[in-house]
Amino acid sequence: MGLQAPRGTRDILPAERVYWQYLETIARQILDRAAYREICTPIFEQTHLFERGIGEATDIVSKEMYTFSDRAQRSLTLRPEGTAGVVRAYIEHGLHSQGGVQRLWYLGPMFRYERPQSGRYRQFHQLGVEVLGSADPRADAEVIAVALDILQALGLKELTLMLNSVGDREDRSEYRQALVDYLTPYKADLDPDSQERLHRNPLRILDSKDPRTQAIVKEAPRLLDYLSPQSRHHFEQVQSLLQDLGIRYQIHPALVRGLDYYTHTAFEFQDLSLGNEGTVCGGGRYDHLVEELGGPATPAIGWAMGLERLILLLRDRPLPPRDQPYLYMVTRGEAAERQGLILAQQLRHQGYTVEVDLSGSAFGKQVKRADRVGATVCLVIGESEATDRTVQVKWLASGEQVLVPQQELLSENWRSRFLAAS
RNA sequence: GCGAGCGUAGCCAAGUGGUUAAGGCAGUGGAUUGUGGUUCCACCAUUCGUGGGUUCGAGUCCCAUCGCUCGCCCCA
Repeated sequence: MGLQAPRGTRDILPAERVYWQYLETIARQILDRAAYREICTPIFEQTHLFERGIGEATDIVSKEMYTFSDRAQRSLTLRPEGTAGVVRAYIEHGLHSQGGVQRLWYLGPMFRYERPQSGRYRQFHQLGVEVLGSADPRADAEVIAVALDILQALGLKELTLMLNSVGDREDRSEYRQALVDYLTPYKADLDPDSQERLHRNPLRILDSKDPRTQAIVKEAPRLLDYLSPQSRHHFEQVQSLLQDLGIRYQIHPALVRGLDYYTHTAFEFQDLSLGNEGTVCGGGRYDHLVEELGGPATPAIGWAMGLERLILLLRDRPLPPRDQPYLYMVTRGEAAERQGLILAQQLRHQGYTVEVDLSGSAFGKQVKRADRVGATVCLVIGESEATDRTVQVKWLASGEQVLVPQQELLSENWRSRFLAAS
């Protein structure tokens, strides 16, 4: 084999791309209705942005980034997630000065150097939203509701919403100390990864799947017990609003997300049918990130969805059928070929999809191809049609065929006739 | 980064040391030079991911390397 796509990357071929287009169409519609506006930020940023934003101790920053130097020796990094870039743009362009709340969404490739697995790639795609400028629990409920709308519109059924509060910075540092104090005597019994994390990033130990660690963690102090009255109130408000919206959730006290910037609300949507890589959307509140990156103090919340995983679930299902006629132009002979090309162009200007057969092969072969590409109607121009400027309209489903003047096809009443059975 | 399994055509594959690498799908051409989804015929891998080694002989054994899959880790 010669050249191949780099490890962890892949081509999305036309047959799969239609599912991506479907997903994007649905998501766009829902986001638009909720008044979110699209933003695009660069695929690479200064390395520093991610180090500061995501946290140097996180796995993402410490071992999964695609970092390189450009020709002027600037350290750049392919973005491993979307939030840092959006926040940077928010600050850089003074979006806060537009007043009010900014509701933004983005869609694009992200890059993490990880071991590829099903539903997990080194170049993968995320759809995400960020709501900047509101500390109101209604913002938390809203972003969760929008995520759920998208997932449900895509037809996901076995969804579970996991909810937690990681408190504010003060709550967390107090809890962190309590957790370290509790775990230190057991250090030797923890799995190696967790021992490593004990001082670097102890909250993540709660997530460990190692059975012995789990047993120890089970008796550990709970983060929810360390929430300040304000944090607790916010969390209760969010829950109450979710109930108002009829959104079911499970409190998951060990849910600690892998990025340092989260505060208060943390959540994940999981789809049980995906097994291990079942998290299909994850997010939370990050009330200090804007300030930490040099902007004005701005509370914010957001989430991201892993699109490869959604596509995995979508591909089992049939897509809605094409609602526009697909016309296939079959010609034979020079005059007919010329007329076919012109008529095809005119029909495209009317809004139809028209494919012109360029093979010059026998009518039979061309009609066969029309059938194979799923055309609804075959337009046939041969020598005799070319002479009197007519065209044979052949419905592929029924096989019926009528002879009409070429220009007649441009009239509006043909629009529905193309789609009719005959 | 760790553990395990696997790479034969566009796809699914048989082959497990003996001369010319089954078969199916898809594709191309023809039967049928003015009409498709059926049928029939022909063509379609100088080579088994790549490189090296063992052997009289390697798709088959060994080593390396690249890639894929599953689990851990991590995350969306």
